[in-house]
Amino acid sequence: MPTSKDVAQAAGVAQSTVSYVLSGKRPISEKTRKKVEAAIDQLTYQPNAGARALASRKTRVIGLVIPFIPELHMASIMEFVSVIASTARQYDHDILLVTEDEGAAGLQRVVGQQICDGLILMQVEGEDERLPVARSLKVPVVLIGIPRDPSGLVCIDADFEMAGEQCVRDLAAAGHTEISVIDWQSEVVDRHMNYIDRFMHGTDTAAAELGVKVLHLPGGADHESLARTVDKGLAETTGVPAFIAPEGTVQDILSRVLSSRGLTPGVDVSVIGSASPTLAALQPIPLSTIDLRPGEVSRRAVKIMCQLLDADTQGPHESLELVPTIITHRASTLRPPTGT
Amino acid sequence: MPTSKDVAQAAGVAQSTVSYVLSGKRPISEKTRKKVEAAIDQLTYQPNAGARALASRKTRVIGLVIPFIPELHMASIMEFVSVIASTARQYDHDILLVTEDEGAAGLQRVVGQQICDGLILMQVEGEDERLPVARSLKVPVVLIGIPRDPSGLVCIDADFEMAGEQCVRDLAAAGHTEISVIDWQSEVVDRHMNYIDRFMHGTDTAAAELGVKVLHLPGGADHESLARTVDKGLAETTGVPAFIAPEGTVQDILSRVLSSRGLTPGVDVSVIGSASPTLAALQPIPLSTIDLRPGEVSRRAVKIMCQLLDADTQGPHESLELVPTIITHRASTLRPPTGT
DNA sequence: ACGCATCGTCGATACGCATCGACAAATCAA
DNA sequence: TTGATTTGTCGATGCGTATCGACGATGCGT
Repeated sequence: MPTSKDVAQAAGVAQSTVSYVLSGKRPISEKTRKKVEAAIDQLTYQPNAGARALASRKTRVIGLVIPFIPELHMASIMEFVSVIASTARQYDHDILLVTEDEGAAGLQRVVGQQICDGLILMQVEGEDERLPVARSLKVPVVLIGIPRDPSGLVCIDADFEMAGEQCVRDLAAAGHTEISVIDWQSEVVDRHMNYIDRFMHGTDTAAAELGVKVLHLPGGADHESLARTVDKGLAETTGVPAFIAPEGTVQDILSRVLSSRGLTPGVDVSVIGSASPTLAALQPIPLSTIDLRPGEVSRRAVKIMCQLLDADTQGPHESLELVPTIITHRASTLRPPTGT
Repeated sequence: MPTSKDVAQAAGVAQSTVSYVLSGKRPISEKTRKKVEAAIDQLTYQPNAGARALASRKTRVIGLVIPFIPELHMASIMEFVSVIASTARQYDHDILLVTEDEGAAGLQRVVGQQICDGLILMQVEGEDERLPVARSLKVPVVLIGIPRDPSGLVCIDADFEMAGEQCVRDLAAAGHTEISVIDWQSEVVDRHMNYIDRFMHGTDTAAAELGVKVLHLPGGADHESLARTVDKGLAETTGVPAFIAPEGTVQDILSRVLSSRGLTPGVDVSVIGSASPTLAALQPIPLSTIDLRPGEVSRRAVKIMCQLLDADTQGPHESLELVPTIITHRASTLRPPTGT
C-alpha cells in the first residue's frame, strides 16, 4: 500500500503538502496540486484510515445500534439500516454495526475504543437502559424514537400521533363511526415502545373531536389470536367495520382473517395498514396506508448526526424532530361519500 | 480518554509492559499483571482502535457488503446481517456496512483505506461485477452464494440443490406425482442468481429419479401475476396439486391465492415454503418448510473469515462449503400414506 | 561456583497522517 | 524603494499502540 510519503516522493514535494492538497486546509498552487493529484492517481493512493483517525481524532464512522427483537418486522428495520448506510456515505461516513446483544456495554466499547465518532440508536424504548449511557457519552448520539424523558437527548421519529389522527380522520370521512385499532403485539407493547402510546393518543384525540368511537384491540403474531381480536372488533361494530393495523406483521395476518370471515376490504370493511407505497400496491387489494416514512426518518437522523459531528461544539444538545406521516387512500378503504 | 501511557504511569511500569499484559505476547509476572490490570480498571482504559490498527496493521473489522434489491425478501437479509454481526463479536471483530450502491468501487475503498481486514459479500450473483475485484483484493473475501466460476474464491451457501431434492422427495413420498415449483420473481431470476439454478436442478434430479413430473412456473411479486401462475399450475395438474415456493415474498401471496381458489393447504393441496421454524408456526396453517438456514450460513461465513484472518497466510485460498438444508413437515402438506 | 538459557521489564522505534511553526517568494501599500 | 502582508511549501512533531532489541535478574545443570 502506498503512503502519502510515497505520493510526496513521486510528486517531488513534502508529505505535508500532499496532506494539504487532500484536505484543502492551506492554499496550494495549481501546479503543485496537479503534480500531487497525478501521483495519487498513478499510485492509486488511498489514505490509511487508522492513521487518519489517530492524527485527526475523527474516524468518520458512525455506530448504528440495531435492535434484534424477533417480534419486530425485520423488513422495516432493514429499510432503516439500508437508508442510513447510504445516507452516511453521502456525508462521507461509514456505518459500524453494533448489535443489541452487547447491551449498553457495547455503546461504551465502540465509543471508548474510538471506533466511531457518534452513535445512532434505533428502536428506542420509553424506558431504555441505554439512555443513561447515551447521556453520559462524550460523543453525539441520535435516537430514532422518543423516550419518555427526552431531556438532554437528540431524538427523531415519525409523528405517530399525527399518524393516528390521520387514520381516524380518514375513516371518519369515509363514513365510519366505529373504528377498531389493532394494537401492536403484546411482546412489543410490553417493551413500552413510546410510539404506540403516541399513536393511540392520536386516534383518541381525533375520535373525540369527530365524535366517533375508537376501539382498541390487542394485536397478535399468530393467526388464531388475531382472529379472536378481529371477531371481537366485528362483534362490537354495528355499521361497516373499519380496522387500523399499524404494524406490518399484524396487517399481513389481518387481511387473511378478514377474507376467511367473508369480508372484502374496500367493500364491506375498511382497512388501513402501514407499508411503503410500493409494497401497498402489490397487495391483492391495494392497501390504504399510513406511511411512517422510515426512509425520511433515517435520512434526517444521519443528517442531524453529521451536523453534530461537524459542529463538534461540546455542549449537551437537545432536540426533538417529528417527521410528518402521509396517509394514502387506496382500494382497501371505503370511498368518502361524494358531494355535499 | 486515558492512554496506555497513563495506565503505565499509574501502575509504575513502562508503556510496553501494559501492551504485553494486554496481548500476552510476552511473559509477565503475576505481580505486575495485577498492578496493570488494577490501573486499567481504575482508569477505565480502552485501547484506541486507530492507533492499534496503525501499529498492528489489523483493524479487527470485517466489511459486510449488503445487497439492496427491493425485490428480495428484506426480512431474510436482516437475518443474515444480524447473525453475522453477533458472530463477528464472538470472534472479537466488528462489522462495517458497505452498501451496494457504491458498487465494486466500494470494496476497493474500504480495503484501500484499510478500514477493514476482510470482506463478506452477500447475495453473490452468477456473474457478479464484484468478482474480479474480489479476486484481486489482497484481503480475505468470503462470498455468501456461489458464482458461476468460483475459482480462486471462498464461497459458502445453503445447499440449494439438496433443498430442491428434499422438497420433491417429500412431496413424492406424500403421494404427489405432479409438482409445481414456483420460481423466484423474474427480477431476481434475471440477475442470474445461481442458487435458483441449483434449486431447480435439485428438483429435476429428484423428479427424474422418482419418476414424478415437475412443472416450473414463473414467480411474481404481485397478487395478479402470481394468481395466473397458480391457475396454470392447477390446470396442468390432474391429481392433488402440490406447490413449492422457495421465496419468502412469493409464498405469502401464494397462500392467499390458494385460499381464494377454495383450496386448503394440507387438505386438497400441498405447499412447501421457506421460512424459519418460528415464522412457519405462526402461519394460519403451519407451513411445511424447507429451511435454508440463513443463520448457520452466516455463522460459518464469519467463522471462515476469522480463520483466514488468523492464518493470514497470503496464498490465494479457494473453498466451497454447502450447508445442508432441513425439510420439515407441518400441516400444509399432505401426510404420507401410513404403513407399507 | 560458573556459564547459560529463560524470565520479566524497559527504552526506542515505526506505523501513516494532520498540523503547527518557519521561511522564502510573491504581492501589495505607501 | 521598503516594510507589511499573503501565498506556497517544507520540516518537525505528535497521535497511541505494537514490537524489537537490550539488559538485569533468576533458575538451571554440572
